[in-house]
Amino acid sequence: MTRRPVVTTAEYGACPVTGVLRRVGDKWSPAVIRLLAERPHGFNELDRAIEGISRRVLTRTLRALEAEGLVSRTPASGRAGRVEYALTGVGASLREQLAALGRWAVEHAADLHMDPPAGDMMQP
Amino acid sequence: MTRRPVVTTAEYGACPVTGVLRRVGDKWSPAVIRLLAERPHGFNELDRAIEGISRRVLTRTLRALEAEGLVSRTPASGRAGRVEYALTGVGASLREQLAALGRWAVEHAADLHMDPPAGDMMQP
DNA sequence: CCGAATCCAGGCGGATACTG
DNA sequence: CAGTATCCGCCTGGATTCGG
Repeated sequence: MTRRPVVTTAEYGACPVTGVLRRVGDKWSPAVIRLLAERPHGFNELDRAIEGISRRVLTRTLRALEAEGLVSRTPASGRAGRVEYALTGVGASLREQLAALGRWAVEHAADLHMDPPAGDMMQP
Repeated sequence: MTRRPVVTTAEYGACPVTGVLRRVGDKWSPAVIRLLAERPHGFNELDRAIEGISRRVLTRTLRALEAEGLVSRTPASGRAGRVEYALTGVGASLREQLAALGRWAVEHAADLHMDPPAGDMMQP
């Protein structure tokens, strides 16, 4: 009986920053969000665009983003078997925040012991 | 020989957002950063303030933040065995960004399927 | 007071193959 | 086209114990 060894969502809720960071701070969510910010994408379209991701992980990432309300999943009305992923309103809003964070990261790259990025992805 | 199964820092560097999120998006970094933003803290002081963290993880978190240049570690000149952790310039700068993200999270809490936080930690 | 050492569980991410 | 089904390694985070 170790009191409460697990950290619940409510506890994360006490620090909103931790909450959102734990949700979109995984390996591929930023890439997905960035792509969907350009325009809606299909599944395999995302799979091809995000080099290195596996379909399994892409599925999980999309499902998670969908559950959080950041991404919408709509089986296209035209062709059968076609699904379209897009950012929701909140998703687009969050993308702005992440872009701001990206700008900050680029500015302070030198102080951060992070390699200066060869190409900038978040500045369209 | 699976090509390069690991994602290097340089690859993350292609997306600055992913880079910074992967670094401060771990379980406890936001809490540490927030506390150090108030004032410098000692080790056990942090340990006591952050309910639920283990000393081992606190150590690792601090070392990581230190390696990234966000936190400074200075053995205090007064008492022996006393160490003081504080935010660096970049650390304080990042904290502002995270605070902004926190404000965003609180604003859009309803749309995010995140529990509305009972208390707000990031708004002093 | 500030850690390091050891051990351990769970989850994330990945490789591969198969399906409607 | 859009996923599922297995299987697996690694890394994060936690419990506990020991030391300067």
